[in-house]
Amino acid sequence: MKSQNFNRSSNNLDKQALEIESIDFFVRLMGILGMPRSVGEIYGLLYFSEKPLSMDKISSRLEISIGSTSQGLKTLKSLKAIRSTYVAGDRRDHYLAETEFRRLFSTFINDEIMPHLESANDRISRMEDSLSPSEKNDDFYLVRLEKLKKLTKTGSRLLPALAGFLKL
Amino acid sequence: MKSQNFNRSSNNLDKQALEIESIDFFVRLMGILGMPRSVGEIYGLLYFSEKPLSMDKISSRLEISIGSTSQGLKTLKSLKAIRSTYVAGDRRDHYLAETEFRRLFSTFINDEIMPHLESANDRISRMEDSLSPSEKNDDFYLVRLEKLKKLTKTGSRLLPALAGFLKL
DNA sequence: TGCAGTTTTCATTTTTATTTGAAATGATTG
DNA sequence: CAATCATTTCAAATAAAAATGAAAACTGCA
Repeated sequence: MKSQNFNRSSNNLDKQALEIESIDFFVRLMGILGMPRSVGEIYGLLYFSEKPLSMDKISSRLEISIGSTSQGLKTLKSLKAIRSTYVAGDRRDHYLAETEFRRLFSTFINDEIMPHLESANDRISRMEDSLSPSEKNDDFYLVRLEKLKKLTKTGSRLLPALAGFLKL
Repeated sequence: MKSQNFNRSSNNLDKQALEIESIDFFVRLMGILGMPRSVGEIYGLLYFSEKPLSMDKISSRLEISIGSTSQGLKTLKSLKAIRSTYVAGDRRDHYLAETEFRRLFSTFINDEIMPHLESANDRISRMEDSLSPSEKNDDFYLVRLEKLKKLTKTGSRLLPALAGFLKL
């Protein structure tokens, strides 16, 4: 099932090697971002695919269930890492990799990190509220609270700016 | 076992509230970095502790096993997020939070992220090797490979610099 | 409208990660 | 140098995350 068409062109094996390295690459990259393996596999496959691929092509090429595939495509769509495209004469959706990593990271930061930073600020406020009068004059607590505030403030400035550096 | 000494000072409850918020804060922060809950709990507890704490104090305060505690302390030591300190008349090690987040992030980036970037370069080289002669002239592949290279290059410049911005 | 093809959803299963607990190892001191 | 206390290690248990598979929900065309 896997390596039919040996003779159609001279470089199917090479293409397969490229695909494997690409999948490997993106499985790890997505892994760093805390994404499940299937998400990296799908993106890695699409990244070097000239033609848009349908869900069941992806699913069968990667040998993962259509459930995982659907779920993974949904995640990638929400990250704006892929887009679907119309293919004439085919009712199915077809997907293409979006190759602007800037957008991917920026969406990731906005959706996955920033909400944490915002709730972190609430938590810091509650910490301040819970200080007793004596602690409010105690440098130990004040300095530590100050550091937490600086951390979240720097984070919420730096992280959104980060994707901007990826002029890819 | 948990809230003895109600009368020793007027603010034990406040202190406990602070501790809980701190643990909560760092469990989430460490979670973003892919660290297990216990690591966040330990750091969160130490962060607002004026006195250095022994392993079994930490373990009993957090109600986690000494195995987890030992493992978590090891992780935090390797991140340089805590340090151990000598306490007179006590045979046990005692731990203090290191409050320079810069160091923590910088160690994290160097130990957890940079190795991935390095192996990513090998993977990209293998991709180039696997291109057939016709693909070597195909913009589709060249452009995508170029983007991967820029991504890893930008990453390996930007990430180490990142911690430097945390002038905390 | 009904039907075949397609996709989504979600309870269940499988896999992976974390915690536990206890034995082994290591350290201090009497 | 033995005895006790402290810490590490690691196999087994538990918990958490991801994948599966099948039913439900769409979708467009005949």
